Amino acid sequence: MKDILTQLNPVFDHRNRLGIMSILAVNDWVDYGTLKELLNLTDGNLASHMKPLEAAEYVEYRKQFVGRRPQTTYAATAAGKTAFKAHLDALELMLKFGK
Amino acid sequence: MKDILTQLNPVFDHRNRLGIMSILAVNDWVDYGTLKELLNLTDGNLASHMKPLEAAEYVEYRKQFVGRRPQTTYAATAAGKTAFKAHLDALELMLKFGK
DNA sequence: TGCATAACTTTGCAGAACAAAGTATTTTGA
DNA sequence: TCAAAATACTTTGTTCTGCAAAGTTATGCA
Repeated sequence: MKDILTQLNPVFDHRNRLGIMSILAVNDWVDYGTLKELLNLTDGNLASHMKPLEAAEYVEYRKQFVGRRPQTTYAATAAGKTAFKAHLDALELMLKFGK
Repeated sequence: MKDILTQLNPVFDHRNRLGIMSILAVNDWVDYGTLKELLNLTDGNLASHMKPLEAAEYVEYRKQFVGRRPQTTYAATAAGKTAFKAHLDALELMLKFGK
């Protein structure tokens, strides 16, 4: 059990970050507003959750203009997808502990 | 997605509490020392995680003597098992979001 | 001219998690 | 017999998080 716990990735160890990664695991280039809406987060709150994910290079962003308004979109990197999968595997292992 | 998020139970929303419930979901009457050891927690830390679980009546305890030493053992209540399962179902739903 | 929108950053606070130390009782070992 | 250990906590104090709310910059629209 101890060794499973160490395999849980602290960066993903939060409901909102799990949510972000769940979305980005299957949808490339999701925009800021959509993420905010889906997860019911305030502007600042979403930014503060994206920061550690970006810092770990688990997500990347693209800034573009739609019409003439700026738009930021996010996608999970390959490393992000791998790390997320590893986290979920550890989670699953832990939840099945003892069975 | 929003409605899934609200189904996540805040009481379980922590790696150590997930660990505790994973153990108690399949093992009745696990003693304090074993939980502490398995989860790599300090005395005080385990106590502080058990408290909200007890308060929610998700776990119950039994105090007895083994030899002549006191021993506290814990088990998940029926309500605890149900709530935990609901939490895991919501988690799974969230992680599969978009697929 | 002024309000709106997008995407943040900054600020400040309240609550959580943690380690470490303290407590009570009993037991074991030198 | 006297000190140290074990069980199961509680208390204390600090650090870390997460959050809302407000501020910021750069357009866009009416």
